[in-house]
Amino acid sequence: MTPSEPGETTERKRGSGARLVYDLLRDEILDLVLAPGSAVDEVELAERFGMSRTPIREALVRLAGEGLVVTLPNRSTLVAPIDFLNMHAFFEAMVLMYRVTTQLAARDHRPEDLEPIRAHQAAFSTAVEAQDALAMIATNAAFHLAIAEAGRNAYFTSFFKRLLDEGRRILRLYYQSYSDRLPRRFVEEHDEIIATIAARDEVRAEALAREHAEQIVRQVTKLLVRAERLEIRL
Amino acid sequence: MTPSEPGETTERKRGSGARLVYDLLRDEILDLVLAPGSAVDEVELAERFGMSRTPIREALVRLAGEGLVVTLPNRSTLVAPIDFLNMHAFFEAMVLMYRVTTQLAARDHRPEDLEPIRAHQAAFSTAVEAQDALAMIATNAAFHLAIAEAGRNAYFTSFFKRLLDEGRRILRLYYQSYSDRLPRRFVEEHDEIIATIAARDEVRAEALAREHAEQIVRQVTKLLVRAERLEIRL
DNA sequence: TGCATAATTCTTGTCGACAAATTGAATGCA
DNA sequence: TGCATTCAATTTGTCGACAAGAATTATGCA
Repeated sequence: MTPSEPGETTERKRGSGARLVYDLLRDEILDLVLAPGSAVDEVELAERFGMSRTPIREALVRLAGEGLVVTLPNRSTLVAPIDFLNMHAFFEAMVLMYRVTTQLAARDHRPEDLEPIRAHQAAFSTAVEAQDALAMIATNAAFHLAIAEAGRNAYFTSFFKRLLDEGRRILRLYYQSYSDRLPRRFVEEHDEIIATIAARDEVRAEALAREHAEQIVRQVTKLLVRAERLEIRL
Repeated sequence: MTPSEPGETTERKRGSGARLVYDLLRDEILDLVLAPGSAVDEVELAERFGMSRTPIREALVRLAGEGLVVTLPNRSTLVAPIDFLNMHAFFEAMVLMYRVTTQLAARDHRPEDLEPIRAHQAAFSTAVEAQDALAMIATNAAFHLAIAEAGRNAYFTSFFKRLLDEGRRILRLYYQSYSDRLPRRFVEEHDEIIATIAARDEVRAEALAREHAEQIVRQVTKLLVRAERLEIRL
């Protein structure tokens, strides 16, 4: 049993404090355990983790750098609100990065890169079979990130990772109210994408990725609109 | 006269400490005042700015988040080395963002967005006339960033900004050894780009941006290769 | 002299404390 | 009662100090 929070006097290694807090807070924010817009209390976190405020603050600064929290000077720091107004911009960036990373993977991957990609696809497939929405989100992101890494462009990969994170939050938002399941079609599309990457067919890989991404965006948009209508009705 | 460094007991506002250090350090890194790979001494900085190590550390954490410094746990923090091996990936990302941001600007800009773009282009033009290489780098970046902002996609804009920053460092590297001047052709190309954006000609805007970017990349690559040869010769 | 080990010096990560800024409550006045 | 001002209570930003780890120097042994 690894206690996620040290009960009393769990010794931790020097230098691991901020990292620990950062990882957990990041997950809690992306998993919507912490509500967007809610305040983050440094002292409370310090007590909760049994450490001083210093490493907590470091974690918060890093999170602020990634836009996951916003810091109001001399005031509180908040969990970054989800920006529904710029959703369109987000989707546009997302689709582009799907396309670019997949295309580059087809062009620049090495044979051994395919292995982790296939592993993540297998995990995604089982998540779909199990209708485990949260696992789907995670494994889907891991799958596409593995493709991005096969493309061997660190700039694209890190940008894409950031977008996938933000997307994770949006998708959670949706899966909290609905228990829909991503269609199995995505599994097939993933398989096709893998095949074209392996065949080094850049053009087709890009086209597939684009369709795939746009498919997802359409799906999510539809659900968001539905959710909006629901909110109004209440 | 605004003293860049407080001589003795300059009172600064509460909460401005980290920001101050961050801004200056960032500039010094990007302007190559601080050599890539060199160590950053917290205590020295603390003395230099007349503050404690705490705000210094916050600035360093933020810089690390942007990849401008690398932190070796329990050891020193270094100014991030310039990665010549991944230069190709950098250029590829750069060209893509030139294309994307320009295209989106053509599609989504508002008339008032053109004003700042034209202003930066004027500044770039005078920098070229004056053969002021450093000013060229700065105004050129500002020009393209203004275009990105007209495209109204915060994700692309922030990513592009980061790339332009990194590019600033690479270009400085080059302009230190050579006193070449960017050709006037860039000024003309900028004008053309502005015209196509104003005309909302997405396709042509994208094509122009691509050519422009590839032109610059070719130029820089050529110079880097030359520099490399020189280094070997020495 | 060469190498492994021990001691020392430096740097970093963490802590507790304090003071400035802000928030919210309490008070005074119209 | 409504509004402005004052006061108390949080909360944040900064500081100085201390201890753990790493780098460096000194020491011991073959």
